[in-house]
Amino acid sequence: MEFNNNKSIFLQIVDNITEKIANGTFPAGERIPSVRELAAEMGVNPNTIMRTFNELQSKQIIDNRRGIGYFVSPDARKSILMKKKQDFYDRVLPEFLHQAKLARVTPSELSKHLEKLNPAYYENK
Amino acid sequence: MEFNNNKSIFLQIVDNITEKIANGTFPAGERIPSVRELAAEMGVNPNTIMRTFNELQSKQIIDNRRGIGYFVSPDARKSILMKKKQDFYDRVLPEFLHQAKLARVTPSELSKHLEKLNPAYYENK
Amino acid sequence: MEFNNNKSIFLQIVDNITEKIANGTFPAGERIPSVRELAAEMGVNPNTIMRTFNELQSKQIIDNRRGIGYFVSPDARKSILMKKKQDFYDRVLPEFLHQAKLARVTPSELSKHLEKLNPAYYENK
Amino acid sequence: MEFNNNKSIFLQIVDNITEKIANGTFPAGERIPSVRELAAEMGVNPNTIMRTFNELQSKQIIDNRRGIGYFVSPDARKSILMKKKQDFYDRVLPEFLHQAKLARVTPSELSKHLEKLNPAYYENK
DNA sequence: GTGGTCTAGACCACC
DNA sequence: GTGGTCTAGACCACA
Repeated sequence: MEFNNNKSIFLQIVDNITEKIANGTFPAGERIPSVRELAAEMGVNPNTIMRTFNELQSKQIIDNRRGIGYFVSPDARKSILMKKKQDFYDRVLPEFLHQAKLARVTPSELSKHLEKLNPAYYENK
Repeated sequence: MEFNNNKSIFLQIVDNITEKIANGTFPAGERIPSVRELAAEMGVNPNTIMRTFNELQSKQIIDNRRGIGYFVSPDARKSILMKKKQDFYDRVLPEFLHQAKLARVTPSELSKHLEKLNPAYYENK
Repeated sequence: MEFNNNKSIFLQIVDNITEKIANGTFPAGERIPSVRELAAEMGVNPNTIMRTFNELQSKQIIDNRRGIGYFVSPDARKSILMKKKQDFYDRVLPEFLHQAKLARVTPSELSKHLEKLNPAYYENK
Repeated sequence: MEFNNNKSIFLQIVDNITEKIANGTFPAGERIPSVRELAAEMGVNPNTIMRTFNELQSKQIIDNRRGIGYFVSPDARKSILMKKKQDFYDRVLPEFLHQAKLARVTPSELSKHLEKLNPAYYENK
C-alpha cells in the first residue's frame, strides 16, 4: 500500500479498512486478516497494524475474539456510512465553503464548476 | 487567538496574516506589527511568530527591512488571491469531491444542499 | 455458552464447571461430559476444554480414569466451597473495599445500598 | 513505581494518573509532567507513557497543547469521580455480590464483616 | 496460529 | 525542550 506523507500511516490504514468495510470488501460479521498478514501486505510493522485495530475497536467497527482474530461488527457498515455522512455535512462541507470564501470563489462560479463535473468526474475519482 | 489542534500554530498564524493582507487589514506597503507585539497579542512564543514571518517571507508576502520591521510586499494581495484560487481548484475542490464520494453523497444531493445554502450561509460564513 | 472478553475462555469454563460441582449439577463421583461433548455444547475448540480439565485436575477437583473420562473428585464440593470462601475474604473483599474507596463511596453510603438490596436482590442474582 | 502483573503496565499508569487527578495531586488546568519525565520516574519506556496519554486524552481527562505538553482538563476531576461512582454501582458492586453468592457468604455474614471493618480498615487501606 | 505488551532506539515536526 | 510515529525485536498468554 502507498502512503501519503500528510497523515500518519496508522490513520491511513484506519481509513482504508473503514472504507473496505463500507464498500463490502470486508463484510459484516466476517473475520478480517490477521495483524501479521495485513502488516506483510501493507509493508508495515505489525505494531502499526495493532494500533489501527485498537482505533477501529474503540470506534466499535471491529470486535475481537480471543485467539482467533478480529471480526467486522454486525452493524459496522451502517454506522460507518451514517457517521461519514454526518461528518461530511457537519465538518467537511462547512470547511469547504469557508475555503471557497477565502479563495474568493463566488457561489455562481462554484456552481458552474460543480455542474461541469457532474456526474463524470465525480463518479470516477 | 484561538488555535486548532489539528494544524501547527505557526501555519494557523500564517493563514491569519495572509487573510488580513488579502482583505486589506494589513495594506500593501505597510509595516505589520512586530514579533513581540504579535506574540503578546496571540499568546504565543515569539519564536513561533518568527517562524511565521520566515514562512511569509519565503512566499514573498512580506519583506524585511533590517532594524525596522516587516512590511507587506507591494503585490502581496494580488498574488495571494491568485494562489488561493489556484490551490482551491487544484487541491481543495478535488479533495472535497473525494470526501463527498466516500460519504456517499450523490451529486444531486450535494447540489440540493448547496442551493439551499446559497447565497445566505455562504456569504456570511 | 457466552463468554466475557475480559477473561480467558478456559478460565471461564473452569468457573462454570466448578460452580456446577458446587451446586450439585455434577455430583461427586460422577463422570462429567467428555471433552468433545463440552466443546460442542460450548462452541469452543476441544483444546480449550482440555486445558480446562488440566486446570481442574491440578486443583484436584476432577480425576481422570484413562480411557473412560473425567470424574468429580469425592471431596470436590467441600473443598471448592472452602477455597471460594477463603478467596472471598482474602482477595475479593479487600479489593472491593479498595474500589469503594477509590470511588469515594463512604461506608455509610455503602451500608445503605446493601441494606436496600438485602435480601431480595442478593438472593436472586 | 511498582507494577502488578495482572494488569498491563500502561493501564496501571492510567489508573495511577487518574487517581492523582481525582485526589488533587495533579490539579485541574495544570500541566502534567512530560512523557520523558514520567517515563524516567516510573522506570518505563516513553512509548508506554505515550500510550497512557493517548488513553487519557481519548477519555477527555487530559488535553494537549502543541509543543508544550499535556494539561489536566478543566472538569476532569468531577467527571472522573462521577464515572468512578457510576462504575462502582453498575459493575463493581453487582460483581462483588455475585462473588459473595458463589462463595456462599450469606447477607448477614457479609454485613457483620462490613460492620467490623467500619470505619477503621476501610479508611486506612 | 492468534492478539497484546513492552523495550530500545531512531527520526520527525513543532514551540 | 515538547509530543508523535514508526520500526525491530522480544516475550507472553491464549485458542
